[in-house]
Amino acid sequence: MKDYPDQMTQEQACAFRDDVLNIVSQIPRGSVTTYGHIAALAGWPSHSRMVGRILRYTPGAERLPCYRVVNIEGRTAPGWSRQRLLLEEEGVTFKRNGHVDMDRFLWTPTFE
DNA sequence: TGCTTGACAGAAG
DNA sequence: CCTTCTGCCAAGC
Repeated sequence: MKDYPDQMTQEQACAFRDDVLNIVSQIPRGSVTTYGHIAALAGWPSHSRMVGRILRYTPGAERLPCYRVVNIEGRTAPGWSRQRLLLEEEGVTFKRNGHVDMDRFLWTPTFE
């Protein structure tokens, strides 16, 4: 039973985008969070995919630490090898399988 | 209007 | 570990 609408209105999409960008800007240095957590906190639990879309296509997202967003398995974005380097510069370590060590570096976004 | 594409998630082989 | 599948949903064509 879903307690949220099935489809976004234009305004909701806008608010969602703003929330996503806002949350990303708050990820602490040296830690990461996931698309799913961000989507859930923004109020649209099933829109994790939209988070990635927003970070990739929204002009200005490059100024945010969007490299601190990985998927829930700790995998970095496909086709963006630099993301790993940026994270390692902050002290984030990777496991042998090439994924972020989520047990140590996952940060869960919360309301203020 | 219908089909395809992903910076996803999760499960399966 | 890797690939593939299903479910998901907005964007593109």
